[in-house]
Amino acid sequence: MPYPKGHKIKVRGKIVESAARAFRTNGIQEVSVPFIMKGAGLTHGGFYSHFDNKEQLVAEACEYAISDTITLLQNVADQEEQNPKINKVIDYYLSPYHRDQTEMSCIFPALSSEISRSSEEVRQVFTHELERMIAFISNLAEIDVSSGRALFSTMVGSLVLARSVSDPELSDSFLSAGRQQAKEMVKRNDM
Amino acid sequence: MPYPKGHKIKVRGKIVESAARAFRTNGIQEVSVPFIMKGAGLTHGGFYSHFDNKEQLVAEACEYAISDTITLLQNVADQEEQNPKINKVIDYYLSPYHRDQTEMSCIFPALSSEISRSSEEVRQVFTHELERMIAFISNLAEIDVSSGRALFSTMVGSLVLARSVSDPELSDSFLSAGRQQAKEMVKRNDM
DNA sequence: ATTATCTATAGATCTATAGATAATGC
DNA sequence: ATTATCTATAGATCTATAGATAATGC
Repeated sequence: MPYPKGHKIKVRGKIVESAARAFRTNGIQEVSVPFIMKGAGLTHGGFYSHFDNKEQLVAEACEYAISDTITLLQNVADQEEQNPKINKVIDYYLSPYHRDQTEMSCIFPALSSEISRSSEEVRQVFTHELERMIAFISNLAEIDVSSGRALFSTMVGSLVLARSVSDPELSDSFLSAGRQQAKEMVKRNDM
Repeated sequence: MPYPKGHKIKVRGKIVESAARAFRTNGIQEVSVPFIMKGAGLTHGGFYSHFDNKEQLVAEACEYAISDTITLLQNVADQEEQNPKINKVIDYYLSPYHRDQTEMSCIFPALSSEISRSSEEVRQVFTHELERMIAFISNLAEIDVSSGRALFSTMVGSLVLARSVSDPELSDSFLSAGRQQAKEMVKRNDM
């Protein structure tokens, strides 16, 4: 057996990570296979021995990115002693840091409009992961799932708009308006 | 003077309209100049006698699309006799019709993530138009501008997520959760 | 006669493939 | 000896340009 055992699987993981980073910063369509492979320290020719096509990588990279974000948000929540821990998550999610740190940020504000135009396969992965995210948020906020959907919508919408404006002060005000509103929603809908 | 007076300006307007439609449905990057020109009943070669480059068209098409949406929402609001008229706008904005009618829908849920990666010029146009939209919404809801930002964020986020999921029922539930939440925000923040 | 639009094309870049090359376990 | 990766390239498509053509007011 040439190459160490599990070598190819490890490399495949690196490609997925590279893609997850690149997509969030630059969008799916904007990022080429050669660019992703370069980010994983490879050349583009080898890509197709790992994946059937770019679409397949998109699905895997989205899945990876969302799981990663949920883990991150869980860690943020765990830093808080008193309930509701969701407030800490809201503060992080709608912070200037998370807004500007696109490479490792949540995928929904970065890619959702592109996902809505993607293949059925990609959208199904996305749907499943979004439901996991909503369950996580609702549980942490101790609110019902429907309120959790509204809460996460507010978080996503605020971040999306904060990122789209060129005026830094206006951008900040979208973040703070979102934080305030999100916390109020939690307080009101507390079960 | 060959061609009727104002002919070129009229054609230019058709190109902008065609672009505004195409971008909202398929995204900016995904739509080519030849495709836009075809939508305006022309061939692609003539494009560059109307615009310096694609970027310039993007800026104009976004401006046009947002103005168009504000006018539409104003008409929706005017159909309602009793205050707050904003509720009618919320119901329209977060309706299955608006979700599925991408061609003539609001640009923010459709393009905001792409805009955040656009040139400074495009983002400035976008910023200015977003402020107009927020002013319109806040005024109609009779709430302060900060609450208006949170309200519009909720509307945009709900529509974005409703469009991204493949399950129709789940999609509807994002719309209805958003509608309920948005209306509650208006009630609470009423000045 | 004048000018908007069309045809043709340059140069860049993208996805995907084929066959050559390089790297390691036996 | 085997297999992952690299080099080279095909075919498609994109933005942008140059020069030919077609359409209308004078």
